[in-house]
Amino acid sequence: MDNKVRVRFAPSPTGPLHIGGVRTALYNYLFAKKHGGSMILRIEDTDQGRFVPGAEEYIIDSLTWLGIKFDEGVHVGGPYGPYRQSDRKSMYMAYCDELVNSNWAYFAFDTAEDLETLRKQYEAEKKSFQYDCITRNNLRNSLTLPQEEVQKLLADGSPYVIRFKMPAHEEVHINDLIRGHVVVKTDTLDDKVLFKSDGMPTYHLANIVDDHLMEITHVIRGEEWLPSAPLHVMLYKAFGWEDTMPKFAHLPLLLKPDGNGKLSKRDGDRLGFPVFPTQWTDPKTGEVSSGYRESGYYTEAVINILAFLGWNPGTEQELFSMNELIEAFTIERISKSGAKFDLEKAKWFNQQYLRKESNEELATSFQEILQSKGISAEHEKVVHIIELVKERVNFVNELWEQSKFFFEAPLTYDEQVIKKRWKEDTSVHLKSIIEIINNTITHQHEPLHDNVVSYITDNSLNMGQIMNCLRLVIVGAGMGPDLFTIIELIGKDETIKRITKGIETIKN
RNA sequence: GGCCCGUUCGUCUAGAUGGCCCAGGACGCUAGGUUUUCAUCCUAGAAAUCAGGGGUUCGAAUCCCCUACGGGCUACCA
Repeated sequence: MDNKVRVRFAPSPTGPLHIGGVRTALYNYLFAKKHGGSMILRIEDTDQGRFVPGAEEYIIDSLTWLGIKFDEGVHVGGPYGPYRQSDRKSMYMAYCDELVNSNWAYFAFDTAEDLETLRKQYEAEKKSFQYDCITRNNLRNSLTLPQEEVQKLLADGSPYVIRFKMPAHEEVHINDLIRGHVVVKTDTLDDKVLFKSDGMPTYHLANIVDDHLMEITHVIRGEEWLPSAPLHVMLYKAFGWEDTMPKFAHLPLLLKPDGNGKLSKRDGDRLGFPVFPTQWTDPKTGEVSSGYRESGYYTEAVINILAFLGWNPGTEQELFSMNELIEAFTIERISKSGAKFDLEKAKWFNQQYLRKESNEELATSFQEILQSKGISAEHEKVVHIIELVKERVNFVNELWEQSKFFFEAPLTYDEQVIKKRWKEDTSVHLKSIIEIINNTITHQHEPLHDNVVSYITDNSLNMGQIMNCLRLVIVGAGMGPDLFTIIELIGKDETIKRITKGIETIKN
């Protein structure tokens, strides 16, 4: 590449971005930064019918949250603006005219209904209709109609579209950075609409014009665009822009983990994991779809997870910061086949990043959760609790479940533990332990530990049985960190209260 | 149907120019150890006849062909 690398992420504001789109943005970003190039955000809103209010803001906000930054774009401006296709509307017609004048495109007056009935007819004969180099000769367009009639129709303001005149008997060669050499015969391609009757260009036209004008050097996009890549290459040829045509890289798709097919926005929360980076509320239905941010994922984890869905560094390193990804990223190492999202692995990634957090940082995050529950706890104590339960969670919002017994007495007792360990004499021994606690200092856990253990061994009791029952009445379940540390933290009075209540509640 | 892309453990994948691969790692799973418990942690293990079939070759996951299967596209949507 002689010139500076310039890539673009070009979503349509038809709803929230899903993680497949986020990954496309990420790969573009990594590639741009790796080469010291520019990352551009262009909004492709040429379909007025599918426009969803708030979607553009959502896209910007969620990518900002993830740390994917743009050098140019709708929200930051730049020398190649405007960056929203609806704002560039006036410039496309001239390019389309150029194509018509050079005989690369033509006016077509067939109505949508005409074509629809035609499709049905073909279907009835088990054939499929295509507006192409064969059929265009029998349809209502500037290639078949007399000149005067075309002029008249245009002058009358009859609705029309402009179609690309796909040449016959040619081969289009695409050198995809990921897939290698792909050849397609133009005879199999159809005459795509470039300009719609509503005065807007279609994706194909706007995309090529904008990429050219914005001097895009690499088009990195999803594999769903591969079938239209030949058209795009032909458009560059038609415009005479072959010399500066960007290089293409078509990314493998992100697949649904269950069954088949590519992951879509419609998959929502059906699959048990968010498909959107941040929470999204549908402006029409009010339906809320969960996001990674709200589910408690760290941005670093989401980036790391997404980076590894379709790419890997070829080493055994799995944890990568954004900067390390930029350093290691190469298009050559992107895989060709689709990837399924793995929830378990995603959790593991999050856990890895959670463990990198300091107890202080985690305590601060946890304080928010505590406050929302109306619990105020001194910071030092929370830091200590974090230290004790940090290794047991994958997400900050799992902290409460693992530590609630530090803040409130159990309301229920695990049936399994009762069944397995609670014996007839348990209450008697727990009462003795209350006495021991009463007579021991509890602001340190060692003395109490020693005294209770002595009691158990002196009476030839079963260690597991007594300890588990003691844990049961204090914690409510057979889980948690060292029991004596818990007692030390909740204090003598609270401990005795819980044991007493436990004995009464469980009995036999 | 047509066109195009793909196919290594359940999942993500390693595997430049064919031999070091009877295929490696990670997640998950199983077992054992540690622990008063659960989790963590440690150790071990199961798990892909490299989609199948033909070639080429002394030798193929790696090259070629065919088949199957999966996927994408096939709109005046992107």
